[in-house]
Order: sequence, then structure tokens, then C-alpha cells
Amino acid sequence: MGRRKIEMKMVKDSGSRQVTFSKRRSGLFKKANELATLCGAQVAIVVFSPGGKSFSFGHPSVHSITQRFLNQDDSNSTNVDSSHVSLNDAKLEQLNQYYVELARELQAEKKRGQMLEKALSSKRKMACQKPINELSLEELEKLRESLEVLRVKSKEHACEIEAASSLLLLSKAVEDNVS
Amino acid sequence: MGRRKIEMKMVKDSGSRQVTFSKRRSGLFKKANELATLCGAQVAIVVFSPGGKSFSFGHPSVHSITQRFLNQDDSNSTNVDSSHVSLNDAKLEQLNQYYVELARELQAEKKRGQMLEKALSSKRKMACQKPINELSLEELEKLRESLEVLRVKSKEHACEIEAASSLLLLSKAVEDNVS
DNA sequence: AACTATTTATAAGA
DNA sequence: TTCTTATAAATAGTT
Repeated sequence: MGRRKIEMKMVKDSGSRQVTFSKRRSGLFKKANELATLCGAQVAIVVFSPGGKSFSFGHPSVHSITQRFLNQDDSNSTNVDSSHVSLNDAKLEQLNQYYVELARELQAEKKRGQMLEKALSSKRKMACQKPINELSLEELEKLRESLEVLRVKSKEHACEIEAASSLLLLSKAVEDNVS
Repeated sequence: MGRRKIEMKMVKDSGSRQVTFSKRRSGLFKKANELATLCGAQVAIVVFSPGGKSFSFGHPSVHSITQRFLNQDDSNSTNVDSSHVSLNDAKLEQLNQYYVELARELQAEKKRGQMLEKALSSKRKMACQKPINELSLEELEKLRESLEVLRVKSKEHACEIEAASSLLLLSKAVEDNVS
């Protein structure tokens, strides 16, 4: 948002980075205040600059909000039963929502889509196509999600095989459904 | 920032308020992520909606930042008992990490359109050459990206047939390789 | 700190 | 609700 578009990576020059930090921190707090005002929400923000200096915004206060947040799931420390539908589950779901929202942003990639369309067109020359009328968008989405999970698991450098198996089950299901 | 300027006060209509909250919370988190990325800053945000539902953003994590913040002015207080940090908490933080990481990768992905085209055209070969559980992380990522774009194209209601067909080619390649 | 040329966010609308 | 679009707002580079 300025004279030029900038790369979304660490600003190299220390001076410029300090200026950017100052401007954007101010902007962030303003947005937070607007969110609290317009929606009656409670918002707390804590920021540490690269130099280690802290800044905070809180409506009504950072302390009250962070305590409320941190104490959400501590009340039943004795109950570690996984079958219990806890607030943690809500949080997990919530984070998953963010994850999905971000994935959705990829739709804004018009240019890349066009390039892929080209690639897909040339791909179609290859034979061995099957009827696809019964393959729903929902099923496409399922397969995509499974790969999303697979990617995460791979990055954990753990249970790669388990993840791959899950993927296979899904892709097999899709394949069965079509044939 | 929209069709009209709005008064900076509580949105009366409950439905509109919910929509505004959702949009602006998303925008706030995006700004926070940009601040962290551009300036190498640590940022933690906790938001409670009017309905009492909580949302959080943390880079690197809400917990670490709030602890750092709460401890800086309270150096005489003993450490908060860390034994209550359950496995679920760890999972949450981990998921949060994925969220942050994905947001960052989203920016990078937008610049890899051409690479994606290459990846797609060479994908089937790779899938056919070795078992899926031996695919490299990079290869899995490419496959995932391909499906990501397929999904986008599908939702654009353009070339649904082509996309689905290509997906089948992909899944078929995987399936053939395994069976 | 101000100043704008631009980009980005978003309030309405479809 | 998800996707546009017209407009307001944020901000990158400049002075």
C-alpha cells in the first residue's frame, strides 16, 4: 500500500525496517481499536520489536484478556481424558478455520490459474481418461485436504507412511467411486 | 474502506456486526502477520468476539509472547507453573505455527506460477516412478499445489471437466503405482 | 513528520 | 454465503 508493492519478507535495511515497524504497528493498533469499537469485541495485542522493546494494545486491558485466554483450558487440569469435548477442541477447530481461510486466498491467483489452464490443456492429450461426471467438487476438495494434511505431517518428519496411507485410501475411494 | 465511510461506533445490526467482525478480524491477523514477517517482530493477538468466542494469532506463539510480556515487569514473581501445559496445548501451539507458516508461504506461492506449470507436467512421471511413501517432501508439495490450483479452477466454474480429468490422471497414476 | 502515488482493506451489493 | 466492486484507508518511497 504505497508507492510500490513490496516483497513480503524481512526488510533488509535496518533503518527502513524500523520505520516500517513503527508505521505498521501504529496501523495494527488502529485496526484493533476499530474492531473493538465497531463490534464490541475484546482485543489484546502484544508486540516485541526486533530490538526487544515491547508495545501493547488492550481493550479493555491486555492483562484481563490474556488471563481469560490462558485460563480457558486450565480449569480441569486433572481431566486429561481425550474423549472430553473441551475448549481445546474449539480452539483446534478455530485454527483449522484460519487454515482453510488462508487456503481460500489462493483463489486470488488469477495468473497462476491461467498458466495451469495451459498446462492442463496440453495434459489432456494423454489418453486413459475416465468418466468424471460423478466426481463432485466435494470429492476434489477431500483429496486436496488429505494432501494438505500429508504435507504438514511430512514437515513434522514423522509418520510419513501413515499419512501416505491415508492419502491412498482417499484417492482409492475417489477412484472406486468413478469406475 | 468500502463503498461508504462508516461511523466509528458499535454496528447495531447483529448480523452486520458479525460479518464486520469476521472480516476485520481476518484483516487484523493478516496485518499482524505482515508486521512479523517484514520486521522480524514478535506479535500476539487475542480477540474475544461479542459472543465470547476466542480467536488468537501468535508469531511465534501467543503463549511465549504473553509470558515474555507478563514477566518483564514482574521479574520478582516466580515462573508460572509450566506443568499444566498439556499435550493439547502443545498441539494448539503447533497448529498455530502451521497457520503462521501457511500465511507466509501463501505469499511465496503466488510467485511460483511458472514453477507450478513445470511441476504439473512432470508430476505424473514422478508419481509413477516410485512408491508414494518415498516421494520427497518437495514432490509432495508440488502435487499439493497442483491440486490447490485445480480446486481454484473448479470453483471458478471454468474448465471443470478439464480439471477433474487431470485430477483423475494424477490420482490414477498414484493408484497404479501402488496396486 | 508530511506528502502522495499506489496498494490494500473492506462496506455494500450481486 | 461466497464473490464482486466502488470506495475508504493504509502505507512505501519521497521531501
